Amino acid sequence: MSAPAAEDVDDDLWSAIGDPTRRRMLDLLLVEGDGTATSLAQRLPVTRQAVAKHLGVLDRAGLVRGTPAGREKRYRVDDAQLARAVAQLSSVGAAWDARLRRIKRIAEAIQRTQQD
Amino acid sequence: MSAPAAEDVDDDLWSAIGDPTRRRMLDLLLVEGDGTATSLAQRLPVTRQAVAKHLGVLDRAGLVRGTPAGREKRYRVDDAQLARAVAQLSSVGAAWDARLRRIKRIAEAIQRTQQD
DNA sequence: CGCCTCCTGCAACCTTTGGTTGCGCATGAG
DNA sequence: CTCATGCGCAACCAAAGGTTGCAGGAGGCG
Repeated sequence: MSAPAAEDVDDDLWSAIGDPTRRRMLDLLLVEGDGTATSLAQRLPVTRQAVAKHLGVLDRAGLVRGTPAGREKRYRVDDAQLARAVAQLSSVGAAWDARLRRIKRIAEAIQRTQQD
Repeated sequence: MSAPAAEDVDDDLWSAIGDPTRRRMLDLLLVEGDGTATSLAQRLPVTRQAVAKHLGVLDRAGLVRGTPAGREKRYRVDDAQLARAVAQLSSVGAAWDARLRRIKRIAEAIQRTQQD
């Protein structure tokens, strides 16, 4: 018990997916299979350079991998690492959910004792 | 299908729980029931002022509520709003998970056709 | 009451990070 | 060969997380 998920979190991974722009980039890469800084920037409200920086962050976090292809550099999601990230999300969510439920149970118990 | 969960996300809520210090604060508040800026700062690696700022952010996001009690101000978690945040976490996680599974299915299908 | 202590709030400042513009360079297309 | 397209690097800006320092209000106690 007492898996304090929020303390086990890989902060690099979490902060990588914590940014809204990076989340949308991951979404796009998942949907389209792959993409370049330029192609992603076209469907995002930021410049190509901003996207490139984010790709660097995601790359260092291991969430994407880029391979040079001629004059462009195509990035694609690393499935395993994204799966790890998803696991951390649900881990934190489950921990909080469990604590909320516990609090609710206690509150109900108190109500019961007061009604006696 | 194609529910692009990452776009439905309430960015204020998400960015509130995106910060590691704020996540640990929520954890502490959940475990201990309530707390003040000073009491939280004692078990966190940051100063009281930093904690106070974070409490401000969490308050504006609706995740905590603070009530003055004499010379101190006690904060406690808003269960409903945290439940909403948990829902968003699992929503994004589920969306990515679904896409990962879909990719895996497609990959397997391709393998099968190639084996034929 | 008067003093002292503790907790809070406000302000100035530093550093990191997400974002921009501008430029130079390489590589594929005509 | 020439041109344009895509990339990387550098300078710069604003917002956010964090720190120190200081002034003020509520409680405890002689």
